[in-house]
Amino acid sequence: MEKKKTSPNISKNFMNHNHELCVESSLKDFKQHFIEKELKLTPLRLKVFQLLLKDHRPLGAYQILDLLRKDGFSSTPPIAYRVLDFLIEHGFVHKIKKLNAFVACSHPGNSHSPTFMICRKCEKVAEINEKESGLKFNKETSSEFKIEEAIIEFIGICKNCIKLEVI
Amino acid sequence: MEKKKTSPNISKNFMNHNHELCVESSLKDFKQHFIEKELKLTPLRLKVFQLLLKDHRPLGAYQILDLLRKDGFSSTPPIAYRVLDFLIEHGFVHKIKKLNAFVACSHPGNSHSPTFMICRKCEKVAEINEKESGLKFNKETSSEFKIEEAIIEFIGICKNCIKLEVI
DNA sequence: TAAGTCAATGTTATATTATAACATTACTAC
DNA sequence: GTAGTAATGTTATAATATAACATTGACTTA
Ligand SMILES: [Zn+2]
Ligand SMILES: [Zn+2]
Ligand SMILES: [Zn+2]
Ligand SMILES: [Zn+2]
Repeated sequence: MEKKKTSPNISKNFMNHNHELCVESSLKDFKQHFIEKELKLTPLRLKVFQLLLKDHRPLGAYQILDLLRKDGFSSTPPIAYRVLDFLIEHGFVHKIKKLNAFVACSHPGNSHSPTFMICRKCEKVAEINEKESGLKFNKETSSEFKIEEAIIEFIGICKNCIKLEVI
Repeated sequence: MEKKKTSPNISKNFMNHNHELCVESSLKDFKQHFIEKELKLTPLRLKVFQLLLKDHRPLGAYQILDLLRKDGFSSTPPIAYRVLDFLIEHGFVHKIKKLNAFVACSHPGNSHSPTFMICRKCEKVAEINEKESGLKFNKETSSEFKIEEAIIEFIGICKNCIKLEVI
């Protein structure tokens, strides 16, 4: 049986989609990158990543701690922040500055400067890569300033929530 | 005596420039907008804005409070946050999410989604408008998501700090 | 296997950033 | 002058994040 290779869709996270498949695929990538990079996949790291995969909504550090507590993990602030730092450093998680919250990366394993779309209504987030976003800034600017990191977050309303508003 | 009208320069804030003129001009604009919009220019609002004009470096709320204290103003947190909220709401100040800090707006009076360049070495910040930044994102993306607000911050190293590093 | 080492996690305490809720002041309008 | 209102003052606390040190457990190596 051949797997369907769907083209990347900016709106996927906001719309109905096969989220089980979505999680499964992310998790597989996640584990694969740990193997390739010879990182240690501990229960805590796996658990935090799984929490972040739940529904494309970012989680705050203290929300994560609450969920860890329920699952019998230790749950003092450094636990969450350390694991998040690790996952961010290795490109598995991003922080959404607008929300002081964290999301699982959609293109894990590669360090990159992602662009986020944040729906203020359903609170879901989609990460889009440079090609999809079509974001460009002019050459002159680059010569004036050597960019090392970019924070790009668009806040607005998603296709699905627009549709619901119209009804 | 005729005033020189310099064209907007992305790097100005990072380089040597006539900062006295820079402050004077910003302050004049600031006051003018209060008159035009019939806002109340209180000593506190003026003071906070002046603090933010000092040297193109963002200030945290608690730094502002320390400076207010030194000048005999009340200095409990809500004082700073309320004035900052007011100044942000009316487009005189922006918050830099990367730094949890605040800067005076370079194009005050108009609500807009600015782009920031943040030098990690000298810690100065420059705001550039949409025309200067050359930032564009493709139409397809826009139809997928209705953008209402954009957070765009580039972190890197400025022209002046690059120069100093090379020496 | 015993001792050493190191990364990961656990724990306590505290720093930093931000807001809620209510009190007072001072200007305006009637 | 009294009432209404915007601004500021005050107290308390919420929310987010880090510092510093202790313990564990896996792996090394002698
Ligand atoms: Zn999904
Ligand atoms: Zn939505
Ligand atoms: Zn200047
Ligand atoms: Zn610099």
